[in-house]
Amino acid sequence: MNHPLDPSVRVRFCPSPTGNPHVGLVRTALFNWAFARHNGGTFVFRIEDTDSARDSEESYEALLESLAWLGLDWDEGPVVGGPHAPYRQSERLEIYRDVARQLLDAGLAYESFSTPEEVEERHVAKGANPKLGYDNFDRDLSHEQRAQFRSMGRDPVLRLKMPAEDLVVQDLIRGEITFPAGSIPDYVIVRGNGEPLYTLVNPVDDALMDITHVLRGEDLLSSTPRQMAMYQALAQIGVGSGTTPTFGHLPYVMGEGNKKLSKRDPESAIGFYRDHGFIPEGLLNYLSLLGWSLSEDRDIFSITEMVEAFEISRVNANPARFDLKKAESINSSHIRELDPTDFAARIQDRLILDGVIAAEPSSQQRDLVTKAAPLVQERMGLLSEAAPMLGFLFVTDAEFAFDPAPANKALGAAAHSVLDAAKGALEGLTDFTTETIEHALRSALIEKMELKPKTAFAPLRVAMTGRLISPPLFESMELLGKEKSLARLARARDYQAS
RNA sequence: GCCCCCAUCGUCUAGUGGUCUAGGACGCCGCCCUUUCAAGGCGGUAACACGGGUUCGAACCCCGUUGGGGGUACCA
Repeated sequence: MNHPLDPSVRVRFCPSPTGNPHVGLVRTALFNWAFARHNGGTFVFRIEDTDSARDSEESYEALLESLAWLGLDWDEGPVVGGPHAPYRQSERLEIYRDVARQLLDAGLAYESFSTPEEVEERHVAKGANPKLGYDNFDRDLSHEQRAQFRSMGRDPVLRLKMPAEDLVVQDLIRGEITFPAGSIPDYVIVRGNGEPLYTLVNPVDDALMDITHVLRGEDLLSSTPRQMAMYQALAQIGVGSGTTPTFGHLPYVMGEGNKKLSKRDPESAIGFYRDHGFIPEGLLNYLSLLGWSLSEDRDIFSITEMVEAFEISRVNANPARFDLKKAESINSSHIRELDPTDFAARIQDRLILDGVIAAEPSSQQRDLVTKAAPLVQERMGLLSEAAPMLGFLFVTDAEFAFDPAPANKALGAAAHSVLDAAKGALEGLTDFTTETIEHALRSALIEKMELKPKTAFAPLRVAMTGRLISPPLFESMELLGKEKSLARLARARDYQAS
């Protein structure tokens, strides 16, 4: 690290556990994490599960799993704990109740009994647009009026009094943003049933956890003035350090077309990319490119390089579209850069996952994976391509089958002479290696029969692998071994087009 | 309605008043290499939304328009 550090930096990632973790969310986590690591600060992970109706334990688990898979480690939060524990808001309800009480006692918040219908009626009565929003009506309710509402069995919500001045946000990414006084009505911080809302809980925890920088999605930009008002109120009652964090609003991650990547789209879920065959290195690299760039002419880099160079002020303000093609391309670059041993291990796990080899591979299978891995490392964009690419090595002769399309194309009657000549050339080989195989085949097919390489080798490729696309031919034959190679040659000779 | 954000190739972006006849990457299209597919090499395609200012000079600054997005919830 050769840039100035700021260990006082404390950022947080605070998702609500609803649904599957999606790419936008993970990108937000990544930028927070990178910002913390770049500055040598602290990355806090907090779970905002105050909406009991929508939150789920599965979603919470998925969140932990996703971050772990990507290697985004947190310094404080669930599992690891920390000085501000607990980090799940469902376990902090007492704190919020207490703060709400103080806000009310200090006159910074008030009880509000108006129903949405009543608010609308008042707007209509004044000849105003009924959709104008809350009108701060209950601010000035007298003791008697409140008592009367209560006697009617109505439970009030708690609203924060918005200040009369303009609220100015100094956004790290967008610059100065001014929200005119009076444009935001007093908003609800505690439900009628006593449950605290995000609008209370989020700033309270940020204050209590000494968060210095709030980096979050653009969708929360318009709630920022409300939060700033809350910070001012919290400062007045002595909750937290009294300073308002600095905000930075990250651009959206959009899906295809012009729509925001919806939680319902399968390709919005981070798990989709893992299943699809992305490696964390590749996905992380691609995600970091959504709103940020390392330099003018490089877009393949490691997470370490990203952390070193990450400047929040260089984050773009405009929304980015997720482009699967480019993501895959970047992923292939990272696959190619993997250490061969590491790559072989990942391929093995993937082959197990895809049912190509047993969960406890035999030493023979392991050996084959190790030898085959280098043949495919630079021709794979996704780990999931391992099964179709290498499957031919692991099937028994009985299981082996030709793909009809390439087989019909390459194993017809015209191929018989090639297959026969190959058989003749290989049968006598005592030393069955890539070199001897290539030599024997070239001299028999290319030189003696004067075939074009393409014509000569396509049938053999299909014979060995069942496909037209495969690892290099001679290497594949060596891995298969003489016996199996000859057996497959014979099978190919007998192939009847279907 | 009101408030706020955004605007460079199809996509991600570089660009912070002259070095821009706008750079890189993905994609796409050629060609080369080649035992297939990749990888690699070479070349090509393609953008400053529009209109006004400011300035000797604007992709960059200001205003407006248009277009997109968000908020205006007892969701987050």
